Amino acid sequence: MRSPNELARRFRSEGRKFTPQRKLISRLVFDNSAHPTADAVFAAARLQMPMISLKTVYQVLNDLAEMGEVHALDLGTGSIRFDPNTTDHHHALCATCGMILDVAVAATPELVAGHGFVVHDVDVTFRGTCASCLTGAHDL
Amino acid sequence: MRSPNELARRFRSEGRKFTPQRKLISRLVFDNSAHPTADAVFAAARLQMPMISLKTVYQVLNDLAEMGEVHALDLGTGSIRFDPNTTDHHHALCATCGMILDVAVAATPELVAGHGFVVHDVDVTFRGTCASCLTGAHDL
DNA sequence: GCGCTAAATAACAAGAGTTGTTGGTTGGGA
DNA sequence: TCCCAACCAACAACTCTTGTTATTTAGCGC
Repeated sequence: MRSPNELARRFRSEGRKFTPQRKLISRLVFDNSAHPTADAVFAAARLQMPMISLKTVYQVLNDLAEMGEVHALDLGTGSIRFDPNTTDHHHALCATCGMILDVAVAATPELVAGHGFVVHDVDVTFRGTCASCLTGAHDL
Repeated sequence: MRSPNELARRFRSEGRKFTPQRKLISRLVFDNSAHPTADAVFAAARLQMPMISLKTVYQVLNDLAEMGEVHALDLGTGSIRFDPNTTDHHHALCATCGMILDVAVAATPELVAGHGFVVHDVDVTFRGTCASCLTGAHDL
């Protein structure tokens, strides 16, 4: 989902408006593979649209995430990063400089090492729904 | 590392003091396998020590994490959870109720399903040091 | 036991990141 | 073109966590 027209249609098909702010922010995040924070997007957006507010940036990024156009990542760095790569993949986070590397789903620490990255830890989180919530046991 | 004496020695061996607050908080977190937040530990601690401050709870939990006695988990729920299980394992997080399940390192979505847990997503994060930081390329 | 000193504590304030509120503005279907 | 819901900027507020500081205290040497 990339071209301005496609994007405009995508927004409108969900009853959302395609404003200049949305166009700018979308372009900035789609063209940035460094997994920027909301604040980084804000800084970039400001250069071209000085009056834009941080709230608007958050709003648009959350809308894009809701629409499935970007992924919101919380890697424990203190702020959420936004990833235009919505294909299934994992991440390698440098504890020193904060750089984030996209890695294939089948990656192992050994494969990640192929990028010159030394892995100290691997965090795996399964997200879903537990047995109690599935059966409605909480309501009993 | 469980008995009060062992714990006291552990603290003292690092030049830390073993205060009543530290004893209480340690006991509360070691006896709680539900991965409590700092606030949850605070609430429990208050019942037995009404004047204890939230800052102290954070301080002690961070100290315990530094000593390797507990693990600090950030699963993107908005607050850090503390895990007395320091063996190598992963986690399953229920998106509905927030419950956290410990799962074996070799677990796959199929194995997690054995607990009645329906997995929607698997997040994998490799933590370590990138090539640039290893070679000091940033300093060039 | 006793006193000393560094560590820990409680109270308070503040910091970062994110979201709520509001009143005026605007995109875009009719 | 008109109109209304969606949007925007400005501002305040919220949550989680950490910094500051004056006071207290654990635990060492004696």
